[in-house]
Amino acid sequence: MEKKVRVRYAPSPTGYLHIGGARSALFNYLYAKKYNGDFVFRIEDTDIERNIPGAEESQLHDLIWLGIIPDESPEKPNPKYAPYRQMEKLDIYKKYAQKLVDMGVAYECYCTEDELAEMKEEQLSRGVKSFKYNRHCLNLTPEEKEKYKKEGRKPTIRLKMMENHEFKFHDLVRGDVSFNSNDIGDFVIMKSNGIPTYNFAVVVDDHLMEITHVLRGEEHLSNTPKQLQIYEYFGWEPPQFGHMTIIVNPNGKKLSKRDHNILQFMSQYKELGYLPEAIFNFLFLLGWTSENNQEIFTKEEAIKSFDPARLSSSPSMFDNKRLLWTNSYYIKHLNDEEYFDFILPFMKKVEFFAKKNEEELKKISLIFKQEIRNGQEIVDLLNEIVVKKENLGEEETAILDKPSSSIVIEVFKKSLQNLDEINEMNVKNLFKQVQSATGIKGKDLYMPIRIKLTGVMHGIEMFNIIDILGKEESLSRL
RNA sequence: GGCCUGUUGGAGAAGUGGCUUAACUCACUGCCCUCUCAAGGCAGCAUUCACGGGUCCGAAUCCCGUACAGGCUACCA
Repeated sequence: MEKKVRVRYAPSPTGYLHIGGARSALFNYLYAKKYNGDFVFRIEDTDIERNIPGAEESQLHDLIWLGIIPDESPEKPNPKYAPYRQMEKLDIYKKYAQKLVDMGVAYECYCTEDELAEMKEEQLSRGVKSFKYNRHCLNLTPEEKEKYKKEGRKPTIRLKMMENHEFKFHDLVRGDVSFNSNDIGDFVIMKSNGIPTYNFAVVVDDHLMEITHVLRGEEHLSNTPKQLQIYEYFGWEPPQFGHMTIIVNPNGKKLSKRDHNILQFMSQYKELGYLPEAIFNFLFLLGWTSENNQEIFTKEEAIKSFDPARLSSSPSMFDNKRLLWTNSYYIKHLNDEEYFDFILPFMKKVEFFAKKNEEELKKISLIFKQEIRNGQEIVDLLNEIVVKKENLGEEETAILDKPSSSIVIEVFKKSLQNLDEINEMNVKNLFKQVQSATGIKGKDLYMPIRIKLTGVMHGIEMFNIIDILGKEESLSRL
């Protein structure tokens, strides 16, 4: 029987869910679901210095919000594979590290940070081609170890790399890749504080959790041979790897958490009124294309068509305009009920609408359904109408100064006063009346009124403006 | 420095030796619609695939070199 597909997303809780993380979770999820497998959410919290509170919850919940729902996680453990946080299974790593030491393929290293730095510098000055750990501690006698311990040194455990060994693997994204073990130094698998390093912990976890496929960022490509060495020593079957490209910012640089040009975190997009389905779709097409040029995918369609071999191997730039377009597409295709539920919290941000009843709000919200690209935009558009603009621009002032404008405004105001019901038909007729009464039409007719009402020369249909403001407020502005 | 990846219009990209005078989508530009903005409709937007060589009747596609970008080279993940 085929092994059940199991994939994972394993963030370190050092920050909230960001675009890159969400994307790699997304592709893993798609792969799992395509092959009826499990998607596991696991926490790699071995960098105890950098962990921040709340990061794990945010990572998990933002993922769920996106529709990337883990089958297993710290909140939903499968007893067979738990625990899902690395810091909760330190004894397990210790046991496996000891096993490697007993096998003679790992050894205690008592070198200090300073000594290591010195060694590196020394190698560099000699002009060595590729520097790596000089194996100073490889064959320490028990006496020497004792001496170091007395000095208060705490050892790390390093893995001994094989001599001149080719690590070959077939990358799901890049095809055949190979590395030579001679280029890689003996690396630390257990830190002196008894916590495993990333490269060691992933291997143990992936094996114990029976992970079959690993889709991860390209930054891990060079880590793969190290991990393969561990698999080889244990005699474990490694998962299939696929290395996806990173996402770069508009300057072509890797997205860094400190980059403020672009929003990094899912929660920020959520707050600005992006739909999870839109982000899902956008992320899906960032570095992946379908065979048939399809641009809009439901989750089910994405699952069905996903193929890691079609993942791009060159970096993708994050294009905010494209996200905006995708989001606007999804907003337009919401049904009116869904749309209203989505947009209501944003409308409520505008004070003017706080007291209005739902029926009214719903009607108004619909005016903007074709207009907005995210939730925040309706706030801006509504404010533009509702908040009276005090200082007019030059162009606007010039229009109001035209002789015809005062006539239009005068006549329009009178007719509006006499209007008993504001509806689309009535307002249209109103303009017709003003037109025949004054002989003024087109721009000269509409613009003065528009400017009087909102202070700007653009915006939604005039009837809607008057409707939103109400007769009283409209009259007072004219 | 070493090792490993990558490089097709402003962006995502299709393309796997002849059907490519390089698809599709976003952006951009113009036109139509229209009081205006948006939406929508239509049209335009790479004689060329980082550069230089080579193989071939034929190359964006294969080979070599160069340049540039990124990753790893941590007791970070």
